[in-house]
Amino acid sequence: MVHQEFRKGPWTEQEDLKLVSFVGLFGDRRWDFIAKVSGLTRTGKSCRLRWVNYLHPGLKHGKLTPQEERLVMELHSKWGNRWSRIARKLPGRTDNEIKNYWRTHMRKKAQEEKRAAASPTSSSCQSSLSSSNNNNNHTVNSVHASKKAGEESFYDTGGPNNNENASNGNINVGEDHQDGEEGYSMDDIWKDIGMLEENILPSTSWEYSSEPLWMMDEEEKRGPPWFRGGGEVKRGDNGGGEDEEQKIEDEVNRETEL
DNA sequence: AAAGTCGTCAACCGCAAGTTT
DNA sequence: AAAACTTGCGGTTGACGACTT
Repeated sequence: MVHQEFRKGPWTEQEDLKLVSFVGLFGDRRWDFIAKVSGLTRTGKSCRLRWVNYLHPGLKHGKLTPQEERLVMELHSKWGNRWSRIARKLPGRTDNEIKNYWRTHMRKKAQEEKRAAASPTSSSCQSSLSSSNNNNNHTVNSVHASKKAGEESFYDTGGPNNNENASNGNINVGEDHQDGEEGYSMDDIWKDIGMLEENILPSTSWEYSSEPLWMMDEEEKRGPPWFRGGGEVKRGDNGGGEDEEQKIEDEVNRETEL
């Protein structure tokens, strides 16, 4: 009955940390539950997305390599906009990433074609394959590539660490960001998590699938995913009654305070 | 130096599918 | 068999930095 207000917009480092540690605890399923017990005022959906697209270990960040680009072309011509399917064939890449890439790519291509049509002197027989070459040039040379793929920008979700160059401070959606906290790299985060896990992870070995997401093809065949990782939590039954949930929550609260 | 435009990426939304009860 | 719930997918949007004029 209590209508909870959910936060939207860019994630802060603190939220990321929290999410990562709770996924470490409970696995990368049951997102509503995780959202709830973690105290994140985010929807489960939002948590899942953040995890899948950004926090999952093994994700590659940065520009697609020429090989990957070619593969995307190929697979897209085969499967169309089945982004998640395509993504599974590209280790470390997410559907969102590929989707974004494709969109950019297509827009660029459309513009080029428009231009080509406008100026008939240029040959218009650019196949999609040859345009992939174009595109390689574009992406490889892209100034953005060096910047975005750079380690320091790896974490630039608009969080506090970017406040400096964000001339207008309105990115700062989070009221709870650490003031004066310097940019937190993912390395730092994972280090922290590692320490956290060493201390608080119960032996229940909840595994967030440290296997990359693109392994899901195989996982899918293995039956209901929430049986993976040794936990015997069933969907819809959050691992026990509310008592247990409360217990877990309490415990977690205690641990994360450390 | 300032303003405008472009490119990229993260995140949200709505819907569909799968699973459990 | 059906309702309820969770997860996953694809489309879309908004914000921000880089580049251009």
